[in-house]
Amino acid sequence: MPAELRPSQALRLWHDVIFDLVRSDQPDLSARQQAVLLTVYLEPPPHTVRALARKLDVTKPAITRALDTMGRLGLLTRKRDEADRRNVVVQRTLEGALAVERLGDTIVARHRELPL
Amino acid sequence: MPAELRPSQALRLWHDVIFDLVRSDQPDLSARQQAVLLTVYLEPPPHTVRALARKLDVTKPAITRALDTMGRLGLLTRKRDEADRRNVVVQRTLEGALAVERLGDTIVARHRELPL
DNA sequence: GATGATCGTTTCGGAACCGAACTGTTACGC
DNA sequence: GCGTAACAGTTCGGTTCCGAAACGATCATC
Repeated sequence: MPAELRPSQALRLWHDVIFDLVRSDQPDLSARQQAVLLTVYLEPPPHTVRALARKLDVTKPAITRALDTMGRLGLLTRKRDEADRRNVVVQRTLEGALAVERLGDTIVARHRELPL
Repeated sequence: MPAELRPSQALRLWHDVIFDLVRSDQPDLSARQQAVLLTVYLEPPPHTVRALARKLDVTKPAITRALDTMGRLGLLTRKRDEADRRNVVVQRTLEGALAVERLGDTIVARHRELPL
């Protein structure tokens, strides 16, 4: 636990990071898409469509669409599970990893700039 | 500046908060809508459509639509500026203030739970 | 090998959103 | 007064997203 954070500081941090996301020319992802992306990159694999849908409490087509969009953006890829060919496992990509890394850096930077 | 935050912790925090937002039954706002809402509630007034558009580097219709949606949700209201009747000033609402406050609490809570 | 369950995807009508261009209103310089 | 600039909102065609339902493919069971 890295020291306390006051609500006003928390909101300021959120605002500043969202602000950077909106202003950046990177395609802006919806909350759901961000949730999927970060889950894939932070939680241990494997990640299937069904598991993601249940975890985020959204419908399966919503996950499929999110994967479509982010796949088009090169942020992740899909691959048939050869062990059980009904499953599709979501895989990370270099580009996706870089995007996530950039987000992390943005948060850290904005956090560092928070006023007392 | 409330103590350093490592990139892995920053991403975990972002993931956890986004996760809560997606799972909550509250209407999920896009990044732009969040940016508008937080700007209105954190930055000193007055907030006009044009100023918000320029600040976030998006088009005016995008701001108008965001205000339509969030107005429908009761998160903020519009009012003609009587001094200069061309302007519309965005005003805060009780419900919006509560929503922002909830977000702040969520961030603080998730931050408190961060692993070392 | 037929049956039923479990995958991810597709389809469907409806809703929200996008930027460019335009409209109507108001303020200001001349 | 008159013309111009600035403002918010609206219109337009096209894109994206939504959940419910249906779909085909695959596995497990008997």
